[in-house]
Amino acid sequence: MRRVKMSGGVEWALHCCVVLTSVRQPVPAARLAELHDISPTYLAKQLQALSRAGLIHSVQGKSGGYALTRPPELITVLDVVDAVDGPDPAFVCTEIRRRGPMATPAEACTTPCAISRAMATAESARREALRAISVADLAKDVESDYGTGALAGIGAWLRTPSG
Amino acid sequence: MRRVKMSGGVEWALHCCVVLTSVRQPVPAARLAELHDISPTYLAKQLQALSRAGLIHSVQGKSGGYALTRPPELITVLDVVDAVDGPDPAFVCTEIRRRGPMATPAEACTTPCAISRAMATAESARREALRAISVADLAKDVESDYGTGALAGIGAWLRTPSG
DNA sequence: GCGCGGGTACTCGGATACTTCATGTCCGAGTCAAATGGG
DNA sequence: CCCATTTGACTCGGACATGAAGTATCCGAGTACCCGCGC
Repeated sequence: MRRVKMSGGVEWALHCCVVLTSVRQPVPAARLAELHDISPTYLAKQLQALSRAGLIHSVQGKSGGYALTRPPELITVLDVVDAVDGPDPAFVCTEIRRRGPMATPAEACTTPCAISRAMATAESARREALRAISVADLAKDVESDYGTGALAGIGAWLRTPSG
Repeated sequence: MRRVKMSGGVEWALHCCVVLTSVRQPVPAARLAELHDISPTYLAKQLQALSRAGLIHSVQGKSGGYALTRPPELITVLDVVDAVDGPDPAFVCTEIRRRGPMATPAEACTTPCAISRAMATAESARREALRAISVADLAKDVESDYGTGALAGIGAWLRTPSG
């Protein structure tokens, strides 16, 4: 009834957003898939989700592909997660308090039940943590981890025709 | 590959824990299911999970059932969620950075990748929020919402034989 | 009246089908770039 | 030499199979209660 696992596509989408930081020109989905050695068609699905959410924009034609629509500082991890997994919260209240022989009357159900509020609080904390991190932050961390220029190298590889 | 939805059984399990606050004697799973008007057999599955986790203990025989093993102040919402949905985090890193033509060398992968860290931070925030709320807090909120004695009424109903 | 034994009915527990959703794949519509031919 | 046209190939986009996991269910093992019997 409610979601329990997080889509694996989120990881792919985030990695793609980070590497797209290093290029301005569009990159085909197939090339991104080759870079990560993952299923091209399935990655395409995730990129389409990002496109629908307005995080990346697609250009068709011979030298088309995907590119970020905004500077990476303005794209939060939460944006990506919501785009891929959907914005609906993992926990949805079934209002079982209004069922059964001891059901609480409808007039008393003006506010969400305590359990729903607890889960909402936790979900909110998670979302806030995700919102606090931008794709630019991730890129910065990557450079910090693997040395300055690591992303530039990836970008250069992305620009070269797939051969 | 990773979890995306949260098990619906979590809501049931939490409601059961809250109502079990109002009784000391064991309550059969079937009675709890009747109270909430939910599938008895499936609820039994969730209660078994709680039992395995040590949150509730089962007593068999004619007037058996389930009861809390500790005072509700010592049972956190996180305990229940972990028991039902499993303790594994929603996001698990696939280490795709170590794959493909631009794979980062294994020696550079001493720490989790930036994306994995970001998700871990968010997951940690969520877990912390869930850990901060105890079943006793939920019970208190319920009394505050529906009036003092609401839980006592449920407890009385639970004690009466199912007829 | 008291203690004991057997029967009974109720409980949980794990093993078993079914449905939904995430995963993975495919082919068609649209578009841009380049090549080509003419002016 | 420059430009319009045609061709071509490459791109995305949504619709279609597959598999795993959550959902829901059933039947068997175990145990406490209750009744009856004997002392």
